[in-house]
Amino acid sequence: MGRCRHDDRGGSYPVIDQLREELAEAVRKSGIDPEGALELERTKDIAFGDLSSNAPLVFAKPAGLAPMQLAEKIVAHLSIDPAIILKVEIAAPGFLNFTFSAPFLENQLRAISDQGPRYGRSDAGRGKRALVEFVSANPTGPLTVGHGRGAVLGDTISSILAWNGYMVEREYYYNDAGLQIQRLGASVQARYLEALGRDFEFPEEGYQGDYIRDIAAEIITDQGEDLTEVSDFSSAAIGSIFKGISKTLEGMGIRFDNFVNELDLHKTGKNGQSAISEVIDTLKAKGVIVERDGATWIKAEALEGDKDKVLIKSSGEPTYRLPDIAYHRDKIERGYDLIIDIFGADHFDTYPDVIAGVKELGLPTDRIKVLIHQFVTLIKGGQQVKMSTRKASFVTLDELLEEVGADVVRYFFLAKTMSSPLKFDLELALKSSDDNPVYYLKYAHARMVNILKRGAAAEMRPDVDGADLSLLRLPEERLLLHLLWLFPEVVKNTGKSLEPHHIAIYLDELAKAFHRYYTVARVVTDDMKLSLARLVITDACRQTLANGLTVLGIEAPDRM
RNA sequence: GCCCCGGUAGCUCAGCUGGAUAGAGCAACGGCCUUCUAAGCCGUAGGUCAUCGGUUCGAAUCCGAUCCGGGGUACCA
Repeated sequence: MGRCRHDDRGGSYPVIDQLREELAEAVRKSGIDPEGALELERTKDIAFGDLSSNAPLVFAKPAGLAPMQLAEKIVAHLSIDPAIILKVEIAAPGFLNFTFSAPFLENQLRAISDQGPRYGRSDAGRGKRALVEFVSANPTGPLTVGHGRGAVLGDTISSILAWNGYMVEREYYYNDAGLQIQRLGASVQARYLEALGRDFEFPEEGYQGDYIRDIAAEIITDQGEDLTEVSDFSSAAIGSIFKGISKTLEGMGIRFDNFVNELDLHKTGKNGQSAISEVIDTLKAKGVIVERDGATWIKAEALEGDKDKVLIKSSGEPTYRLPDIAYHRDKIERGYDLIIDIFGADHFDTYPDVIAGVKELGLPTDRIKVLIHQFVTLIKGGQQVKMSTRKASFVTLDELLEEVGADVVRYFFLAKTMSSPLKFDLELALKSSDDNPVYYLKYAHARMVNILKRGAAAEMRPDVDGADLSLLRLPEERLLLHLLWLFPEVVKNTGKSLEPHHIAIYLDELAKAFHRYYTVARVVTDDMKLSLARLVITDACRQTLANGLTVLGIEAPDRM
């Protein structure tokens, strides 16, 4: 019987590891080597207990036994702690179902009470540093709804990693050099001249949004009427647009630790060389660079692809690949254990080249994880809105936030897998914001708080040590105990899968279980002892739901 | 053409490291407020899990083809 390494009031997940080890031992004693392929998971239905294993099914063949027979054998060899497990049942066609003991679950209530706002945190990433790069929209226009998805995902994944013990930095990288920025400057210049009643020519591939006119007007008031350099217009535009982007992000509760820009990678460092030219020199020394048609290419073999790709254009400007390689090299050299890039589906083809380039520099790329989220399709009036920053046909994130609020936007983006395209029906979101699913969670929290207030008004407060928790005997209470125990497990698993929607789904389940509990049982009654016990579980639900909402960056209101 | 993602209830989506009756929300229909907020709960109805084939004791889940939708395939980012 392995002793729990943690304070047994601490995280509940070590219990799973411990049980899995005991199960593995029983399987071994039954004559089979499980080789770590052992499954011990949450049951899909509480009717099957709290944890379940399909080991008898999986190992029936190598054991030469029928699954049910093997199950008997494994159970016979199983030595479990009765303080944790009440019973182990064999279920056809060959499952082992484990049910937690009441004292174990009651102990969870103690853990929640003790840990409070920290309940659910794990130390899986203790001592490790993670960097999450997201949004990284170039300052050529306001953030769109599409950027919003990446923003919310990045922020929440950062938060999930922090809950798993990582030291996390949120980083925003942007290109403030290159063609798009030049177009931006030229566009502003044209509007500037237009506003001053002078001759102007709007660039063919220019940015057409109204915000360009606003920026031009700003420049006239701030800097006068004599500007001529395109770069002056560019930098003024970048400054202004960035201010807007930061405001939008703040409105969603997102704050970055670092901003990194491309221009810095062009600047000469202490060794008299820029980060970018260092990369080129190193790659040249590796012999993976060719000059052709006046441009500098990286060879296909280095990219593990079939085409050479341009690093420096014949105009002398680098393509996005080169600064991106230099940027990733910098990230690795800064010593992070985990480097996460969050991109939209449109960047799908860019990152393998960048990673390959970094690898070619002789740096370890295994710590880089690239997460791609699919697009947000905006539906307006039954019609799909095509979004393009340049053509100014977009709905800004600001507009959306103003209409439905940050919490709704965050939940909407988080409740679905990032690998699936997201349809955002604008009118539906605007119209029916009252029965939006996020209100279901918020309402559950408000309801819990309200019950606790009722208790307090009757001089009853949730006190784990003073309450008789054995009075919690309803099936609805049993389900809640199961879900409360599960929360740290969900946080931990999400820390590995980096799929925040699992938390959203879990919270929905918890809220549903509580809403149901509310209708079948009254918490605050004349029965003092029962009331106290129920206040304890209500408070545990409140704490857990609040913690989950905190991870998602959604407010948990006390009343609605 | 090639690469990636998706195709599950009328709609939006979970489930996908193969397992116990395929789930939820919205929409529809029928119930539940003298009781801690009905922004809630319960019930009914709704499915060839895109199609075909394969692997397996067992496939929505894995493999191969096909069809449909989205994204990419630049000396744009």
